[in-house]
Amino acid sequence: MNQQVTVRFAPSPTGHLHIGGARTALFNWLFARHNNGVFILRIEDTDRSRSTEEYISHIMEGMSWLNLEWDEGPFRQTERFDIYRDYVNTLLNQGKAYRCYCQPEELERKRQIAISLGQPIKYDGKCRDINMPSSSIPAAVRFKMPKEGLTIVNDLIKGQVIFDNSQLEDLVIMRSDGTPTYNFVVVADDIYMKITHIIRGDDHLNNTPKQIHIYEAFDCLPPQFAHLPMILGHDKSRLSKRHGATSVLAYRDMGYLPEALVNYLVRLGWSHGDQEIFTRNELIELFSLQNIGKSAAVFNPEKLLWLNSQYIMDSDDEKLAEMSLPFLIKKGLITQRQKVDINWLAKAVCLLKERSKTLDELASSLGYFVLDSIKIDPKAAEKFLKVEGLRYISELREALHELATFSTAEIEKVFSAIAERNNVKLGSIAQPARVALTGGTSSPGIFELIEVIGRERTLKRLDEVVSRGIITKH
RNA sequence: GUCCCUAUCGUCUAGUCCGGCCUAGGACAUCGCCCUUUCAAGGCGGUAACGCGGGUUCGAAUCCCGCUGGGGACGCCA
Repeated sequence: MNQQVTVRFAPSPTGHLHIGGARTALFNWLFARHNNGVFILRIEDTDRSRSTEEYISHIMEGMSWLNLEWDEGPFRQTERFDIYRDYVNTLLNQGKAYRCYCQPEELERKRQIAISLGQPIKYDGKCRDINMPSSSIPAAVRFKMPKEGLTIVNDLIKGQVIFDNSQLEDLVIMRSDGTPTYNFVVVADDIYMKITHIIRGDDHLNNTPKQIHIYEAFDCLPPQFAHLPMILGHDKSRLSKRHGATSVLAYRDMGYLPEALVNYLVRLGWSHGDQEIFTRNELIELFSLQNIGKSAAVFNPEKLLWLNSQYIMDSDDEKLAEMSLPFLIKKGLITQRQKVDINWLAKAVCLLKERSKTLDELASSLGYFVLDSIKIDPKAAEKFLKVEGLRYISELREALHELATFSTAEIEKVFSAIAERNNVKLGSIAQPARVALTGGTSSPGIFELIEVIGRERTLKRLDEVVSRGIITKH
């Protein structure tokens, strides 16, 4: 039996695609690609009250942004309710499931009593053997779990895990309103879609023995299971909103590159020796379930930020320039309609990219390239735009004005000449110039900077500073 | 409470299966130095870990048992 590897990512649309979900999706995707298999997207929306269309599109948008393209789907479970109902009836007819007339309040009361007595919290099986005839009273349907014996899960990551069947309860597979529940539809769909490997968070490990019995009820062989360790927050609790941005799209909006997030996520739990940075193709080639660790990992934003800076440094200038456009607009540094010369912007990006950890940061620095007039940091002006500095700037202005070839090399010569003439260090001229041109005290190399800003804008900014300096003196 | 998973630097991890090559390697962060017109980037170096207790063995991070810590699950949620 040489079945094609088929995996699925099955989020429930009750929230955004978060970091943990994205990693589950990523590992499924990698496993599929590595094995030339099929990656299915399935929306688990059986809980109609909590599922929304908006979340469905957010999830798909997040996956698309990360370039985790799915081969089939999205399938929605709400579209398949009739099929599930037939399945439930089959089990009912075979005596593998039964109607339960217990009321939620009653069950809740029993649960509370069990907790207070320190007893296992488990359905007592009240309706299991009383064989109620079907009636018009709404009833939930429960699956008959074996009462004794062991269920063994051979997990591809965790190894052999043994469960005592006495721990298993008769779970509800169909609510009294006729809608099916998670543990049942997962199995039904995984059978129907011929899923060969279930790769999911290890919070589902305890569901696995229950699901195995449902497979058996349908006379089906369960697929292979691989339970991924969880991602934790800095305080080692489950990653949540409290830990900052957990939505994948929030990272996009903060200026992260999808490749960087993917690279970060894959190293959370998976490793290949000492290698930290992987191309997409390397990941596909090298990925294996065997190299996934067993223990939970703490999400570390600093390392993600570092990876992002690495990816930015390695990115093509023009591509980065294009990508920074939305950030420039968002920051109000350019207008929606403004035409920006991408080739020119790319030159600025080239100077900035090894100093920017995010696209957002890059766009901020791009400000002093694209803006007509800049704001000058008062502290910087205080320090560098005093009499001396302004005098050098005037000299610089004249020399740059006269300069025949406006190139980095020639600009450097201008600076050297002024420094020599005044018998001061290069920094004495470079810092005032930097403040005048960028508004602050840190920037790329001053010569390259001037070349890219261009003669016209450079002269204008130097003039502004000089005239302002004279005014403040009075 | 019951069940399940898990345990190497602050964090991600290599090493664990098949004990000696581990005076435990890499990366992020951090500290110092170098480079330098600023800020970065880069280079070099430092601090920093096998949770604890018992075994087994000539020898244990690695195998076994217990403890402790952490996480998860126990819904007519998924």
